[in-house]
Amino acid sequence: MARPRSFDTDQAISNAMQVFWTHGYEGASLPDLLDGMGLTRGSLYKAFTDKKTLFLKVLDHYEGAAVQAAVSLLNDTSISDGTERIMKLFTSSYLAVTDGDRRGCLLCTAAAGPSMYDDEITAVVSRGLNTMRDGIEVALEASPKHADMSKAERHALADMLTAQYIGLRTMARARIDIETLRNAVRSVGVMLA
Amino acid sequence: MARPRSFDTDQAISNAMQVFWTHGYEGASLPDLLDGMGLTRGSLYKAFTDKKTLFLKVLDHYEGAAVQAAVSLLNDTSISDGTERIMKLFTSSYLAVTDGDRRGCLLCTAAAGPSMYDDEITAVVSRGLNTMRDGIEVALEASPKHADMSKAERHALADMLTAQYIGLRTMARARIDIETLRNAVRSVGVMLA
DNA sequence: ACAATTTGGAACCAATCGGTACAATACACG
DNA sequence: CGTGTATTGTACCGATTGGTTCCAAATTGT
Repeated sequence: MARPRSFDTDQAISNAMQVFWTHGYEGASLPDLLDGMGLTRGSLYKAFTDKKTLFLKVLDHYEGAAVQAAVSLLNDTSISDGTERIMKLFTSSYLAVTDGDRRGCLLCTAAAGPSMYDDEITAVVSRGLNTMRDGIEVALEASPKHADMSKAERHALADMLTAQYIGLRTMARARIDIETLRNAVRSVGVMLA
Repeated sequence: MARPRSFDTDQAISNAMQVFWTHGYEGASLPDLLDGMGLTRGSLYKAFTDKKTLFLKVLDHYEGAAVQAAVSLLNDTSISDGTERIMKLFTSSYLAVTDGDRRGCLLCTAAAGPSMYDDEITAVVSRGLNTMRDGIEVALEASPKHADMSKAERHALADMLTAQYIGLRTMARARIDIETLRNAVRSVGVMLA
C-alpha cells in the first residue's frame, strides 16, 4: 500500500537513548539525535512527534532495559543471599566506571535536571526509581541478616539504599575519583554485612 | 574619579545563585538571570564577562555559603557526638523539602548535568563535594561509636555518606515522595547508631 | 567645570534551537 | 505495470540562544 519504514523503531529509540544518556535531555540537540539515530528530521518527527515524546519513549526503553536488568538481578534467586544481589548491583555500577563509562544513570541524571519541571517526565522518572527501590526491598527480604527487621524498617532501608544508588551514579557522572566510588561501595558492603 | 557600581556584586551573585539553583546551569537563560539579578545585559557582561564565568563565581559563592554552613555544622564541637552533627545535616536536608524547597543542592544538580563536560565546572563542583566529604569525616572522628574504626574505614564511610547526601538531595529535586526521603534519613540514623 | 566610568537600554549579531511544509522518492498492492 | 500512499530528505520557519556594540544619561573625584 505504501512505502515501509526503512529503520527499526526500537533500534532508533535505543540509539536515541545513547544520545540522551551522554548529553542529558536538554543537552541533546536535534542534530545530535538525528546523527546518533541515523535518520532525518522528517522521519523523526513523523515517527516520534517531538523531542519530548521521544524522550519519554526513551525513558520507557531505559526502564525496560537497564532498570529491568537491575531488578531481575535483585530478584535472582540463584543468589540466595539478597544482600549479595544488592552488592552485585552496586559493584556493577562501580565497574561501569572502571570500564570508562562515566555517564551514570539516565534516570538519575534526568532526576537532577531542569526537565524535572515537566510533570510527565517527572512521573516516568520517579516511577523508574520506585521500581529500583522495590527491587532492592525484595532483595532485602531474601537476606537472612535483615530477616528480623520490621517490614517498615526494611522498607526504609530500601529507601536509603536507593538514595545511595542515585548518589553513587551521580558521583560517577561528576568525575569523582574512582577511589571514592570504590570506598562508597565497600562501605555499603560493610553496612549490610 | 568615576561613577561607582550601583549594585552590590555579592548581592548580584547571590541573586544569580537563586536563578541557577532553580533552573540549573543550562536551564537558566540570560533573561532569567537579568531578571533575577535586576540588571541589564550591559552591566552583567561588564561585571561578569559571560554566563559561564558568572556560574563559576556563583559556585564559589555557594561553596562559601551553603557548603561552608554544612561544614561548620559538621565541625560544631558544641555537639559532642559527631554522628549527631551528621544526622543534623541530613535532617536539615529533609526539612528543606517539608518547607517546600525542592531545589535540592546546587552542586549536586550541577554534578549531574551536561555542564560536567566542562573541565572548569567539573573541577569546582568536585572540589565542593570533597569539602563536604571532609566535613563528614571530621564529624565521624568525633563519634564515639566510630572511634574503633580504622582511619581507612572511616574515610570510606565518609565517602559513602557523601553519596548518600547527594542521592537524598537529588531525590528531593526529583519530587520523590516526602515519606521516602524521611525513611532514607531515618535509616541513615539507624545505620550510624 | 571637567574627566572618567558605569549605568540602563536598545539595537543588533550570528548561531542554534525545536518544529513544519512539501516535493521527491520508494515501496506494496491491484 | 501502474498507482496510491507513507516515508524520506531538505529547505525553511520563527523564536530564542548567548554575546556585542553603541550611546546618552548619570554619578563620582579632582
